[in-house]
Amino acid sequence: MNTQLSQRYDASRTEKKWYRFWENEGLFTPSEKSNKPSFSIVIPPPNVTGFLHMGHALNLTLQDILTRYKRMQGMLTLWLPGTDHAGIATQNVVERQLAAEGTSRHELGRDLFLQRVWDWKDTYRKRIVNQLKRMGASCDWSRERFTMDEGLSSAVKEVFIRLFEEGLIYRDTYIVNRCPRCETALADIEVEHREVSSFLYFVRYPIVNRDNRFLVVATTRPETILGDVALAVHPDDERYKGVSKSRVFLPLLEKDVPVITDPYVDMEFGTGVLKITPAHDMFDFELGRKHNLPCLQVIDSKGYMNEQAGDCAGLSRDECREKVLTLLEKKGLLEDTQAFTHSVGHCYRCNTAVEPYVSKQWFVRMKELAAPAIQAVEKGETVFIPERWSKVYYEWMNNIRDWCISRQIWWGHRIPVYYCDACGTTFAHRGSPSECVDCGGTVKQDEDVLDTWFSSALWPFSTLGWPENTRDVQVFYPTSVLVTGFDIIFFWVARMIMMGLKFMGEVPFREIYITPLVRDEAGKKMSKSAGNALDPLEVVERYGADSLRFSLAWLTIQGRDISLSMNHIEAARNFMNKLWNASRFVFMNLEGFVPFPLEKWEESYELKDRWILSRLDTVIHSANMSLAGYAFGDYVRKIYDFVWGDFCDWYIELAKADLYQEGDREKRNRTQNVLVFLLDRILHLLHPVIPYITEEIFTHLPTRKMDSLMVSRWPVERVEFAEDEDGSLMERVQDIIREIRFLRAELSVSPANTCRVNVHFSDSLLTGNVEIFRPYIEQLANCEILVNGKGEKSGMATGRVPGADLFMEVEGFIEVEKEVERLEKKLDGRKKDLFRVRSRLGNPKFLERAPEEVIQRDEVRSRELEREKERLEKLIEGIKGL
RNA sequence: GGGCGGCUAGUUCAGAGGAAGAACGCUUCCUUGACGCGGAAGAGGCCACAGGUUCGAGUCCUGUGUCGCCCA
Repeated sequence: MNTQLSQRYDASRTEKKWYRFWENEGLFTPSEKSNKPSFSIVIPPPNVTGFLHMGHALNLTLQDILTRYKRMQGMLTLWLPGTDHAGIATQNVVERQLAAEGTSRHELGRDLFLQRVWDWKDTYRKRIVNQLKRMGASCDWSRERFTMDEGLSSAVKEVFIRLFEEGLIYRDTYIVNRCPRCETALADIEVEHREVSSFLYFVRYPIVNRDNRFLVVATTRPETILGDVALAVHPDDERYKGVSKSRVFLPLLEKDVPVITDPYVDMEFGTGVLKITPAHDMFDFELGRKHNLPCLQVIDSKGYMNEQAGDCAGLSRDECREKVLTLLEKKGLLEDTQAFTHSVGHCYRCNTAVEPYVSKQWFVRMKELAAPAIQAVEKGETVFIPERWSKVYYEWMNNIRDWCISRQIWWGHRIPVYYCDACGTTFAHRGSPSECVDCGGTVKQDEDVLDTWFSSALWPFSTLGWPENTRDVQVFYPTSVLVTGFDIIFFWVARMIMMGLKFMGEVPFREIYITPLVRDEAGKKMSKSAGNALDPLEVVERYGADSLRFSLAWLTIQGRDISLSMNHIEAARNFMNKLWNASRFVFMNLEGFVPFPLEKWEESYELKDRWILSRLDTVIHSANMSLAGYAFGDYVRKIYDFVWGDFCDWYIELAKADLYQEGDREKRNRTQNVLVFLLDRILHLLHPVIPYITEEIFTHLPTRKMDSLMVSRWPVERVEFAEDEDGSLMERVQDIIREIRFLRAELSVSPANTCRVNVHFSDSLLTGNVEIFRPYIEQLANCEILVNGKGEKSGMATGRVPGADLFMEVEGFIEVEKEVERLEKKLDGRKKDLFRVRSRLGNPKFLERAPEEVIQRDEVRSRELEREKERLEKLIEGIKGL
């Protein structure tokens, strides 16, 4: 075995090699026979429309950390991957492709078009899978699913038919949001409201039989005047008491409509008079139904004015608006125009302004499904993390409206409902019937397809093989946790909970971890159109997947969005370099290494060994705590600090003395064993977040027992290394070393020179252990220590840390002014601290009510500060006297 | 209009009742045999504002401001 590492870590070569290895060895697939406790995650299936973005990268990283962590803990672990057909979005991209070729889906026809979409899907599915693999995702590819594959399609049919038969799915003529560009109905939540600056037009409606009297209506959509069927005022509105029973002429049309009263009219808005266009406004539609008003459509399904619009027929919505305004102006019926900002619905897939549209659609009755789903979260059967997202969930669930699930597109699950030409029967069917179940007449299947989210809602069980009662369903449902973004709590999370409860009788996941949103360094949401998106794959190419994963996990803090910049990725890359080189150091110094179980050496451990092993124990503990609470940033930070700070900066530096000295072979081998052990533990702890580099270094470990780090066991805390007084002793020693280094730097002692330092200890912990730590100080501060040597004398540089006074002999002279300035600044700080502590201790209420230990700590500190203050004052006097 | 979240070092962010922290950037020094993608030392903060609770408040409460998101 090659125990040496190359000088520099080559991420791209290593990463490809290891992914192939894991996959070929089948390590991602949970063992069939095991009866260990299970841990399962289903991936939020990426759309097959395109590429993975940074949000996906974050999501994947976090899921993979959890999956790898649980796998190392010995659980039967499944991360199930797959992709989503994304009906409207995918149909759009393929249609765009066709348009570029000068053709269209209508020219191709339904079957040929669908073939094109399937081709697209194959290409992009592969691309996405490869991207997932580059990121290091340890998904079980043998279970990969697609929302329109055979199994999932049969799950969709099964669910549709059961709900249909229970009357929870119904068909109705209703006003829905329609995207005129995508030419399909949308669900309410698929409409994004955005502020648009526009105008409020004040239009005069002549009152019938009252010459030159008008009712004035303020509207943002004058083109819909053509579809008005009434005006409405509030019954209590004094201004309009006299006209509430009269009729008005529609401006521009030879047609009169009634004025009605309704308490829902907002008296404050505009003039307090509302025009009612039931066919083209959600609110008006409800009002129209309530008052039995006709529903007159003037805009067609593509956003153009229809024959009902008279002279305006054939115009687009915008053209019609212009024309209407011109005519109104000409007739003196446009009283005023005011600038006005209001919110307009846009299609979440193509950003076109949606058009409310009356049509026959399929709906799911939601109240009944929502009730148990609300309860499940209330009872804690499934838990949102961070908890506050449950409020968002409740808010929506408590005000839920029926879900429009039919889409007038071709790409998706075709609605399994058939209509008989002969007898008019409508029936749902699992197969593909050619004749009517009642009369045997010819049948036609519904032309529409289902909302994509209908199939996504079944994802946690359809992917496991439902409606078959498979072993996977038994073992892995409910899944352990769902990792997703807050933007799809309504679209996806809530619906999965409802469907899971309805069809499985249990929530689909125990916990829901809501990830932050990835923003750029300026805090802007990353998006392709804004041009601020970092392409994860590009980052992977340049820095390696480990660096990207590490920086994303590093930044993941609960309850806040994260800003990712190249700085973070570089910092992560630097850490990889550090880890690589620390490992290299260990491997370079294993000459004569005899592996021993650590216990064997216990009695010969010295301070630094016990200290680092106890630090390790703390880190293992905190890694477990952090991961249990989805505190990914904490998990990464704590280990980072341990590796870079404790392990590299202190332990390795101290270990050098043992390794480089030829004399004591026993001591050297002990230190080698500690180093190897620590490195091994570090690799384990880091593997979930940076799987590639840790796996690569792991192969070089002389003590490794497994072929792959990925499947070796997660470290266990060892109580025998729990922190004791070694910890505080080591901290004191570090303080002394830092202070001497500081004095050296201040006084410009060349690093090449050894200096002499008198130390007076005033702490039993220190005085009792001088001979143990004296070499540490001499080595790391490059000095020679005289314990309780001749006291202070003028001209010596002095320092003080808790428990020790330091006097450094300086050759040559001290720059008096600089030194005085330094000391006075320090004195100032001490005086301030002292004042604060003293005033606290002088407060009788503090002494009465504060806990004993706080008071004691303050008393000790007060004495320390007092002595320090006096010392500094004396010192300054002395130097000034020089 | 209702709700949620942020406001801490130049920048990006941790910290959630008892001496203000990290990373990056900045200053000074270092070709010390793992690493300059490095090492050592350092400068830099009325923790948005105003009240309150408390012996004690970045931390808890109530307002205000401001930025961002969600819903209507």
